[in-house]
Amino acid sequence: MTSIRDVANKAGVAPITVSRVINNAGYVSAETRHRVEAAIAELQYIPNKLAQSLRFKKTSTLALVVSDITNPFWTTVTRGVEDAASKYNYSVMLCNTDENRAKQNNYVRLLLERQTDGFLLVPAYSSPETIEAIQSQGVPLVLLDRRVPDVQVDVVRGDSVGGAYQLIDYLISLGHRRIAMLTGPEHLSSSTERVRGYKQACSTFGVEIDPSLIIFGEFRQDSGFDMTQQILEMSARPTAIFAGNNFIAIGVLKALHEAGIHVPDSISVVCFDDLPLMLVIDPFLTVAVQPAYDMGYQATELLLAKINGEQLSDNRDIILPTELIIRQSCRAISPNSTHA
Amino acid sequence: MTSIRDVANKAGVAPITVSRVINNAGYVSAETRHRVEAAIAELQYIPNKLAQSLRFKKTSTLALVVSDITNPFWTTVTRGVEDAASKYNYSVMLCNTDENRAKQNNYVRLLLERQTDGFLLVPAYSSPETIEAIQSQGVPLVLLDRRVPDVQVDVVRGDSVGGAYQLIDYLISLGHRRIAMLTGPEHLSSSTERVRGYKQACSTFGVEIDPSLIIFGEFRQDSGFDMTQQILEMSARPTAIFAGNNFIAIGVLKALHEAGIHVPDSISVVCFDDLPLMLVIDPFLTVAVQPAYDMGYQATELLLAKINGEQLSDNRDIILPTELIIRQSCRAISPNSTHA
DNA sequence: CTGTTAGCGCGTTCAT
DNA sequence: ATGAACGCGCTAACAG
Repeated sequence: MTSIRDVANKAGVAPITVSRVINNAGYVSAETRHRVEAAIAELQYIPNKLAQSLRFKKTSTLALVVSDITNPFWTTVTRGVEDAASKYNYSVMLCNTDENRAKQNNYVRLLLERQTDGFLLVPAYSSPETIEAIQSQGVPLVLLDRRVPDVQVDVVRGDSVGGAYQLIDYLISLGHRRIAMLTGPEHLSSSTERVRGYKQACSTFGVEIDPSLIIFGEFRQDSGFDMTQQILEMSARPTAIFAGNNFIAIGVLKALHEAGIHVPDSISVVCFDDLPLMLVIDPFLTVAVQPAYDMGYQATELLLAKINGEQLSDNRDIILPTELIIRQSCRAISPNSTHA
Repeated sequence: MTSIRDVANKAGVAPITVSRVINNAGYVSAETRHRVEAAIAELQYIPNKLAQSLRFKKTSTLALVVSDITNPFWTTVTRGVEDAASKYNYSVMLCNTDENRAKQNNYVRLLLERQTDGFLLVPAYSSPETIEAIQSQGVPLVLLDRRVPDVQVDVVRGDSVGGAYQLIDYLISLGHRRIAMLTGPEHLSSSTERVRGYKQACSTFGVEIDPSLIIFGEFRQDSGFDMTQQILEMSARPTAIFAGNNFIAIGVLKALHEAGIHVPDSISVVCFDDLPLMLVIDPFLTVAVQPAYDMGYQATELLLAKINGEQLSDNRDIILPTELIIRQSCRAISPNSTHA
């Protein structure tokens, strides 16, 4: 381990001078700067960030704790976070919880021990535990995508209610009346709010709500697959399916395909979140897209503002609008038709 | 920031005693231990790992630098790494390079500054630069999946030559003679070795090698899609396609589907790496599976052995066998048939 | 069983 | 323009 002292010796200066060169701080004559830089190069010296951080009481590191790193939605959010962070010379530690409570708590503990300057968290469950743990250490925190009840905390999220409403509005306008809603866990706000948007749209347009058409599962492909199979067993089949997120949608499409049910001819499908076209063979889905990149970017800017001492209220709820993109996965039907 | 000193004051002991409690080291009477633990709980004290690491000259952190975190192959490898690491009380920093040289170098620099104890690296390119940077700092390193020429470095990887051979052997046994090979970049050993296995099998069984059937691209879905379109434009179409990895295979299937070419009736497809069935609608692919989890696990155990001072040779090449899994994506053809 | 001293690598403060 | 002393939070080595 070569330290700042080794460089100093080689360059014939004091350690502090090396420090000044490294950090571009204070006065250093051009000549000594050259000598120091030569010594650094020769020794292949790399500053010890542990020591620096200890001294600065600052790691310049943000934590991004997401629920499913394999989902393109989150990788896009991640890019937004990284871009915003690097703009301010912060780096990002990416952690994946798989929606698992224990994993989440482990990571948070670890990140706290490492003096992470701020947290971006996609809460895997809706209790204040983790959030309070972070807040009680005085570490700034911004939640992503999901609200958690009973805590004062900033959130940046997509408009789940509005996006769901848009999609259902669209389906109803095409004549659909029996629309299945297959979504994530009931304990996550992103799930329940999409259901809320679904119900609001139904109410607004006078469509009766059949509770058996609303199924909570997981935001995963296999869950979408299973829920679709449930739906297909119903005596009065829906004419359309609303997938609560992109991965559920993939499962839906697969189950429909296996059952030989054509989209959109035999059933219409819409989905929350976009889904890279490459991931699925056919058809191109009609979706409500959240601004994933912006979500990451804005949340990070808010977090950094808090880190830099701006006194903000700690209970902001920033809701990003969704965009309805109509593609080819839906078909108009006559109000009385059925595919049962 | 509450420090060890605050806890010590509250408990009426010296800081070192708190340290002993935290680390379960040395002798502490049950009674003082209780007092200290009470103080820790009351103050919600979390030890500063930066300071600990500085003192220990050890961070208990491994870096895992992968090329594409969205690929299930790498998430599986990651699980293997995490399991092995946590068994020895190490934590893992996961970084994603997107096969990008600059990103890789940035991460490595960052991780070096943070005194990472060891590196697991999937090299995004085949020059010694990054590797030597790590080695020159005396930090143990194990490469994953790919070899890099002109350096002495340990590698744990799947048997690309053997796996490719198995797949081509199988296709040839079904009567195929014109087999397209769509794979990753020419500068990665995992690509070129799969081509080598392809050629070996062809030679062994007396199948003529048509260079125009071998296409190098990227290990991505869009690349698989594009390469397939190239193939389909050929005057003498192949009867089978060998996808160099799972993501390329998805692109292949999508392109074939769009072109209305049925698998396996009109063309056979095999692929290196498995691919979760949920990701693709149809058909179930015949594949050569690498033991992804084991790859991560074994590489980590090797890395930890090196970290713990076992003098190992630094040029181990651990090759894990692949397994041929025959599913429904191939069809036997008569040797003279063609689909052109 | 517990405490004191010293130092990990670095940068702020204050001299020079 | 450069350096010495000190301390960030923690623990190894040694006392007691």
